[in-house]
Amino acid sequence: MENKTFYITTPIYYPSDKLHIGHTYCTVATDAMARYKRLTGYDVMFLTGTDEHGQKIEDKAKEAGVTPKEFVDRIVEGNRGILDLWKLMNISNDRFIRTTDEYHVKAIQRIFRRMYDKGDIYKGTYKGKYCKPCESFWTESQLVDGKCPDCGREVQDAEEEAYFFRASKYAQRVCDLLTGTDFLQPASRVNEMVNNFIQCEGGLQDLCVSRTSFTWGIPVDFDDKHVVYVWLDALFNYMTALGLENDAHHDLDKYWPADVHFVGKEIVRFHAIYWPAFLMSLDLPLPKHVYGHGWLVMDGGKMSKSKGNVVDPYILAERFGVDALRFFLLRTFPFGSDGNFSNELLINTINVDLANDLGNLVSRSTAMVEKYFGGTLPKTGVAESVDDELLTMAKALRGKYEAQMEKYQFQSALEEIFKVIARANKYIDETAPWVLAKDESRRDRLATLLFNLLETVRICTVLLTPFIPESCDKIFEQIGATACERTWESAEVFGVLHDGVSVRKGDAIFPRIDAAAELKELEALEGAAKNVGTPAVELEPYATESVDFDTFCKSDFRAVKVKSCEAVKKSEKLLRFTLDDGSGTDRQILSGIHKFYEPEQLVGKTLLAIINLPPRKMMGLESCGMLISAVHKESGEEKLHLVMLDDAIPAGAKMC
RNA sequence: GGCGGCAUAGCUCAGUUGGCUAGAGCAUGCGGUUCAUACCCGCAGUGUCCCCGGUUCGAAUCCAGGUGCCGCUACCA
Repeated sequence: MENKTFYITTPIYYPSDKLHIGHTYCTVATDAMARYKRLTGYDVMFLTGTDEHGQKIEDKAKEAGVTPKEFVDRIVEGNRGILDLWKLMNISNDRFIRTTDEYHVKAIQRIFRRMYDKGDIYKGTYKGKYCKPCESFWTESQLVDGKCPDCGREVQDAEEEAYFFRASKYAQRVCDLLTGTDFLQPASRVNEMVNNFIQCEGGLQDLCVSRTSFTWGIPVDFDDKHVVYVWLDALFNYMTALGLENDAHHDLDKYWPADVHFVGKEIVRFHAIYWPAFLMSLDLPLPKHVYGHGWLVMDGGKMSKSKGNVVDPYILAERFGVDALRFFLLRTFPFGSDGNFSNELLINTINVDLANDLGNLVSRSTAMVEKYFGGTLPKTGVAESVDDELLTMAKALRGKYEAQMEKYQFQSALEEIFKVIARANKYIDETAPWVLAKDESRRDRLATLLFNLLETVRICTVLLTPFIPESCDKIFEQIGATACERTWESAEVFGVLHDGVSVRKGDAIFPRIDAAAELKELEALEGAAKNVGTPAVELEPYATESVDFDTFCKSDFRAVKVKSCEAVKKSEKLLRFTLDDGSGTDRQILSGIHKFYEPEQLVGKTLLAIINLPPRKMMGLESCGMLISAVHKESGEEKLHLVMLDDAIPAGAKMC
């Protein structure tokens, strides 16, 4: 009989930078699930990979002075790159896809063409409508009575063409999928998607699926000015990796549809709306589930480079051990919602659960078998009522664990295991084997209770295998479990360990960590890594194209004095300036710099502005020109300074 | 601004469709034990369940409003 199959994926990560603990979290969770399914007898396909196209990578490569491919190669395949990280973390993926892989590129081109031939991708115009006098693009929804919202004049189709995916056609089916099935989990994410994107004003908009503004992408093979939008490119990885529209792989029939895509909550939108819609367009089966997991946050905020709170998984894994890190991530946080990461919590969890409870249980159990029986334990079977509770719990454990694992509740599954481990520690106290050991007539009873301990450890270890595989092998070694005593089937039976099992107490599997000392060192290490990772001062790339003198001269730069300045209501970033430009009439300019300046501090300042840009409306207010600022990055954080002129310069003085 | 989510002990989190005196682990204090990795076992506390109304015999849970935090989205020429 053919095995049941299970296909699970991580998102394909965007290699514009090194991966952090958040990516590791998702991949470790997927790995645990994949290993669990293998343990229970499934034929598993576990896919991960990288999403390598797009503007950001093109820009980053340019900054670094290398080609985009060279840039991503270094991050993916380079020293301590993504492949190295997954190897270090003991990730058991069966396949790794890069969207720059030749077979994927070709497949995407064919898929794009199929959707085009079907009429679900059509050629349109990017921002919809163009108002010539205002030189502005508008989308349909921005138009007022079909006319330019600025000047009320007729608009025409924009010149910039693009391909669109007819998402609107599938809106109802996607909506039914989200609201009528358990496709998207946890269910709390359903409302967010439906209200935000489907039942919103204007309904689900068609999605622009090509770009002409950059070139680092998969070319549309029948219109090579265009590259395929990264999300269309990226989402299909889940199927091209199995052989959709290519000959590199041949597993589509076997594994598709996917059982679950694990994704971060920030990309739920693409997986829950556009991905099903794309598949509907091609009449392909939909994945069974999309699970949007939470984030690891630090002090309530998302991890980001600019906040300087990115945690490097390399440092943690090398310091505390891969399994300790894997365990911590899945034991501490509920998978569906955000979790608060801290080094203290990490060390504490390792010490308490792994060192004190599990590690020490293995250690004391094997030590007693060595001490009292020379390492070889006879199977005697002198039961007492004090054994009952432990045995009952150990027998029931697999069922409870399975129920949680099937819901992806890793935290709860581990909780169940550790309840049994705690019970075993208590059992030692209750039975006091060191007292029995002094009484030669109780030798058989002593053997039985030690056997019970080894059995309990064995069952727990089988179930821990998906989480901490290497450590479990060591524990099996120490308690003398043979191959058939490490199986899923053996985990629901108490008493399978063979007669005369020989234990071998080895080194501590999870050494205790000196928290105070370790925290100090970690802080120093992470500080150092941060400084290496991001240069103190980062500048915008220098222009390679030259501008001709005449064009430059058309720009009218003037000194302007700030008469008043206020925050624009309902806007986070905009400041509204009333400026004296020397003309006698006030000039209004809006600038998105509230993050950097409070309005009060700018009144009376002499600034630099370009005043002959076409006026533009923002948040309903007109902006006539632009204030000039100096921008750079400092330790990864964006900095902005308005150019301030000497107050002796009169308003309206021309810069040339 | 629009949409959504979250708020429970000092910390990390459980609390099914309303139902005992609101829980667990960690941390803290006290006691026990010596097989073990200064570990393990027992006992002891502590709560404005964010605030304010409402529905109900009964609300941490349901409803309306508010506050705070977070995300998506728009805007940031």
